Amino acid sequence: MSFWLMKSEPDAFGIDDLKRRGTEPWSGVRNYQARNFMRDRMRPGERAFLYHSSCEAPGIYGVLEIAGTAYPDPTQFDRKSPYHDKAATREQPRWFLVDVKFVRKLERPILLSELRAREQELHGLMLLRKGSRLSIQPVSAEHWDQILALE
DNA sequence: GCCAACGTTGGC
DNA sequence: GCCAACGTTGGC
Repeated sequence: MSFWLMKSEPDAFGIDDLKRRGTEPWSGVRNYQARNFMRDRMRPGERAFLYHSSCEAPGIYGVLEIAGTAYPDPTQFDRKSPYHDKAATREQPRWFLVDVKFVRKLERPILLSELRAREQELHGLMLLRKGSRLSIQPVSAEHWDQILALE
């Protein structure tokens, strides 16, 4: 059982959008490491933090659940999509996604600044590593519990 | 295979 | 808007 952190920009797709939609394909990931996590490691039923980046108060805003195993991201085949990839074919898709399901919105966001302030306990958390920009990150079970306890 | 140039991410 | 860090591309 693994835990995860998934980033989005709230202007594009935030926790309230997910709440409204219920389940949503996590499309548009174009980073191999993040893809590999979704394709090779994520299992249905696992949980992830929804982290909001590039906004006024970056932090964790909600919890979601991995709703299924990975499948090819359809936007890679769509010429009109900003995520179109002309090197991808249906026979050999390059990009994968999972569906994610809304679990809950946190009572209050757990801000990046708070996580930073607890760098000692959260030692090794990928989010706090300098220069770490990965949009999908594993979170250890221990860190998961520690972070939720801050709510 | 190296590496410079370029593009993107994301906090501040 | 700035800039550090990282990933990708493409010439050689």
